[in-house]
Amino acid sequence: MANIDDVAKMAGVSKGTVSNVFSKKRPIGPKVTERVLSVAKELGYYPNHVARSLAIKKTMIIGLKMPLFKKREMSGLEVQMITGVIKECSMLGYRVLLDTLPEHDDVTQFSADPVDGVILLNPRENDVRIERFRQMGIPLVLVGRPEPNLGDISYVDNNNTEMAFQVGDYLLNMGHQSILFLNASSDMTVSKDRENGLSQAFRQRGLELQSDYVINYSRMLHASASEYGYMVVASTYKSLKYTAVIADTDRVALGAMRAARELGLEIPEDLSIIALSNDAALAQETTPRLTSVELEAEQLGAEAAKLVMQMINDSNALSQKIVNTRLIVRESCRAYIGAER
Amino acid sequence: MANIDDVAKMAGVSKGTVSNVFSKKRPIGPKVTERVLSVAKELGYYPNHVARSLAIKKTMIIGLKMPLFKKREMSGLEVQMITGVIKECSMLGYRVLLDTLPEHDDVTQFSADPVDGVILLNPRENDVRIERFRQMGIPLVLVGRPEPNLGDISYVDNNNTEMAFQVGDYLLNMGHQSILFLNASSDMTVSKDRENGLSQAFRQRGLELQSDYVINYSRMLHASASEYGYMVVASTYKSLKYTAVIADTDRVALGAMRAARELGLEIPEDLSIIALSNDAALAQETTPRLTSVELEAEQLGAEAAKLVMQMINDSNALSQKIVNTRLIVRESCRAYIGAER
DNA sequence: GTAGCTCGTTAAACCGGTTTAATCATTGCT
DNA sequence: AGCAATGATTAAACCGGTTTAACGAGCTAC
Repeated sequence: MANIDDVAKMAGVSKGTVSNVFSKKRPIGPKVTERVLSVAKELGYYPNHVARSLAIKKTMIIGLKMPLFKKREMSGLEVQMITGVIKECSMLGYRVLLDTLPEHDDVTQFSADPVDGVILLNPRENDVRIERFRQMGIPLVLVGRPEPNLGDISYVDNNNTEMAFQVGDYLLNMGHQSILFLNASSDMTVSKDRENGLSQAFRQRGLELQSDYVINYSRMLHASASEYGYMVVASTYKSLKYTAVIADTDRVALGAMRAARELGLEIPEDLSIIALSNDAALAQETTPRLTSVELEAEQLGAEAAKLVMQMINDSNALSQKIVNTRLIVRESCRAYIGAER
Repeated sequence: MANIDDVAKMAGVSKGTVSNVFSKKRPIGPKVTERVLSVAKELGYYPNHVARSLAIKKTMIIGLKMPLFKKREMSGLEVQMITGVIKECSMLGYRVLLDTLPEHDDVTQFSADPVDGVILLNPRENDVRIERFRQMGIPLVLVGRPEPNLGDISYVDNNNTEMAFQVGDYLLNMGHQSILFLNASSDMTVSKDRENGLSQAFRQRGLELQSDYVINYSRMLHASASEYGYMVVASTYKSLKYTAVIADTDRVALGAMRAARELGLEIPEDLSIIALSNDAALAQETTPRLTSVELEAEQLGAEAAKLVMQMINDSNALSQKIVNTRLIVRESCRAYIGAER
């Protein structure tokens, strides 16, 4: 492919002039501009993005680091989050580099990514990558609360604790006391926050959230989210006799509902179900329609993108953003009336 | 951040030596290697990816171009496809650059992307981008058949025509003659191929596929895939009186099922439904479980990725790959018995 | 007519790596 | 000891752009 020198030579001008015709940083006379452009077209010249990035020290690319396991699909939450990131970035001319490469322990194999900023999804506890990005001077925003919280890290998160408290409150208010919580995987900070919130709701009423009633999703045990919901409800209902189920996602809720149907339980008459949802379209289509909590995952992604782009322009910008969830009451929960039926 | 010259100077060696310590292209003595590495660590040096890309003329990045509209989410099909691309790329050390930027008409604003190859999702008719990538010498693979098919373009696609034929055959075999086809958007080549295939199945039996029974999804008319299914079935059932529905996706099928329930129809007794599906987990959870066609979208993405990486290494590799679909019979279709009930 | 401006253009340095060709230090062989 | 062969290291050119500082031409001002 033709490069800037070819164009300059053929148009009888210097490299710098060609550069300015394309970048418009300095004005170039109309005759010269026209000549350069026509030569460029003839030669099929397009500026080389990599060379330009090297010179201006900007790539206009945001890195999105997320785990992606061999046997697992992206969850609805992740998809919505990514969608938010992409939409927000593309509005300001940024592109998104998806990176799911496993961490390489061989430092010599590791090179600084060609990105202006990074969004890191679901950081682990004491995540070493955080320090690495700081060292490289690359703006970093986490999606999900860091653990431990060093205080000088930008992140966005849901109000998980409060949300779980409200959900618990909602169900306890309706007279449910025996509630199954199909929680997220235990290595995620969200799962701890949510368990805490629910636990508080119980304590506020002088009750105790019993640990048998809190199950954690495990990639080992459960093939998929819906299988998780199905298997746990199918295998525990007889012994635990709960009257309500809080499901981590709508997929989990779907599995739980199928198990309930097979047990001959009516929803919501015999069993209330609420999903910490992420897919409004799906919740609308079940019978009964699913009461759920809107996590605003797309907004979560959008806020993360906004934040990282802000940090790119103002290198000591730093902030945390909590995206509030919304309880959406549909038809799958009902007051617990007692031991009749 | 420290650069290679800083490291070279402090370690008392030349740039080239530092470069070789990191890239391992030429052997460097153990004492020197050790000294360079420790200096690099002290200085917090990581090789600059952009500079390296410029020098070696490779970025190890695959571009994934897809449309993403303001008000629309990614469909399950797209998500699975992307997942396939990512997994395949990351196995060979490539990263994926998601690009949803609108096409810029101002040529001076357009620059060659920092990618070694491109996967282009859902090309339009006579897509100008195809010629542009050829001009820039960037390997290109389409997902979805190009229109017109110039013959020298690599692409992957489902066997859409054949698949629709088989689905039609399956339903006609069971005695259905009046079949509603909730097809994809009319500007997609898949929708034409599928309509053709279904039409052939009818003709093979001396029947004609009537155009009233083929509906196309429209972003204007329908808020979401499930709304599409719901609205069309709710508004046409009384007049069209079909006994089977072919839904473009499982979401569409979900909406159609809800409409059927509200019309008092039993599935599959009164109405058979089959989804040209993309979400196996979802189809399992409905009652009745949804008979559907597995599109292998993840494999579609993986094949596209394989192909483009092959073209990067062998610039005149070129091929087309058809990924076969699989009809998965579950519970939502039943033979049409006649006008009883 | 010359000093002072602005405007357009250019040559050269720079961004941070890789690679080639040459140099230097060892070792092996006769 | 003499010479070839081998291996490690380096200086310099290169990848394809941007940017700085300098410069020449064309104006106005006095």
